[in-house]
Amino acid sequence: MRISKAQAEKNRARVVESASALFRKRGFEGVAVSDLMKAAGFTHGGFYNHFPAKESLLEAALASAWKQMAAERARTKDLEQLLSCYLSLATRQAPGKSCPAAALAGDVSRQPRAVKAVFAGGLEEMIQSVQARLTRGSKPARREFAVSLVTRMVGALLLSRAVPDESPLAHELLDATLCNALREVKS
Amino acid sequence: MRISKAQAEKNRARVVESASALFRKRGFEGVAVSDLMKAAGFTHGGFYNHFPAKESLLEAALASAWKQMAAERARTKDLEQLLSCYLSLATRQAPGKSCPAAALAGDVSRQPRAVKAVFAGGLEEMIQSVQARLTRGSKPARREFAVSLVTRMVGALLLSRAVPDESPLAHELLDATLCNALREVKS
DNA sequence: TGTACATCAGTGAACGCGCGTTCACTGATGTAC
DNA sequence: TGTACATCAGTGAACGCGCGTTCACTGATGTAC
Repeated sequence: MRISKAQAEKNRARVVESASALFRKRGFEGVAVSDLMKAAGFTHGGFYNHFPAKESLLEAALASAWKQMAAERARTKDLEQLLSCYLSLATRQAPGKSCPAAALAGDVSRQPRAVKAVFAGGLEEMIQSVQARLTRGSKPARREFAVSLVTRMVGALLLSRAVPDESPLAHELLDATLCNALREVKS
Repeated sequence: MRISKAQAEKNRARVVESASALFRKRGFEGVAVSDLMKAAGFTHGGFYNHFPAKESLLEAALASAWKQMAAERARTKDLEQLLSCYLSLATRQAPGKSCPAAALAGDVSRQPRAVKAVFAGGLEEMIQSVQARLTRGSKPARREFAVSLVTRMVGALLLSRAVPDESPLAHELLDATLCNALREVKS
C-alpha cells in the first residue's frame, strides 16, 4: 500500500526521532535495524526506502538529537541553570533524552568521517551557545572557557554513567564538576 | 597438547594485555573473541579455558589498562607535564595505549555492574593520583578540583576523537582544555 | 625414582542465533492523456 | 474531469555472514603409587 509523499516524509521523521533516543540509550551497535523500525511503528523491510544503510540513520539521528538539544538550550538563558541541569542525576538517568555527546562520543569516534562531521557540527553549536552566555573576558578567552566548560560537562556526565549507580563517584563526578564550574563562572 | 601451569598463566596474561589494547582501540563490540585470541597468538577455541565469557575478559582487560596507566602516571611527578601529555595529539591518536576512561566509558556505561565497578576502581585511583599532585587548598577543595580536572581531561580527549581528524575542533578541544586547566592549577 | 593414568590448555570444526541487507509482492498514490 | 497505468512506501520472508559459545580431540603435564 503506497503512502502519500507527505506521509512518507512524516514516517521517515518518526524513524529518525525514535532512533535518536534509542541510539543514545543503547549505542549504535546496541540497536538493530528491526528495533529502530519497530520503535517507530514499522516493519524492518521498509528501512531501505528511507536510508541507504544503518549508518545513514545514525547521521540523521545525531543531527536530530543535536537539534533537540539546541532547542532545549534556547529555553534556558541562564548559564548556571544550564550547568546544574546538565550535571544532574536526572540527566544521568535519561541518556535517551539528553546530550548526544555524552551518550555517543565513544561510538562516533569509531565511525566514518561523515558521522564525525555531523557530531562536530552539533558540538560546535553547543560550545557557541555556552560562550554566548559568558559575560566576562575577551572573546578568545570566552571561547577557550566555553570549550573547557563543555569538555567538563560531557566528561562528568559520561563518567558518572560508566560507574555503578550506587557508587559515591556517580554523584561526586557530577557535583564536584558543577561546583567547580560554577565557582569559575562567577569569579 | 597440555601446557605447564606457569605457561598457561602467562598465556592468559598475554590475552588480557593484548585485549586491553584492542578493546580501547576498537570498542567492546568491535573486537570478536577470535580477534582477541589471534592477537595473542592463539586460536579462539581455548578462550573459555581462561574466561567464562567475553565480558569477563573485558573486566580483566579494563583492570589491566588501568594498572598500566597508573604505572605510567607514577613516572610523571609533575602535574603540568601529566596534563599536557594526556591532552596531546599523540594521545588522541593512540587510543590503544592511553586512558581507558576516554576510550571505553561509553561502552562501560552499557555494561553490567561488575564491569562498571572495575571501571570505577581505576577512575578513583586516577582522581587520587591527580589530587596527590595538588598543593594548594584544603583537602576537600583539592579533591573537588581533582575530580573536575579528571572530567575535563577525559571529556576533551573523548570529544577530540569523535570529531574529524582535520577538524579545527580536534585540536582546540585539547588545547583550550589544557590552557584552562593549567591556568587554574597555577592560580 | 619409575610407571601408569588422570588432567587440562590449546585446536579447529560445528552450533544456533541475530544481524544488516535484499527481494518479490501489495495496493494506494501520482501522473499522462 | 475521468481513465489507465506507472510508481513506490511498506510488508514479511529470505539471504549470507559473523558472532559468542560448545565440543570432541590431542598430547604434554601433573600426580598417585
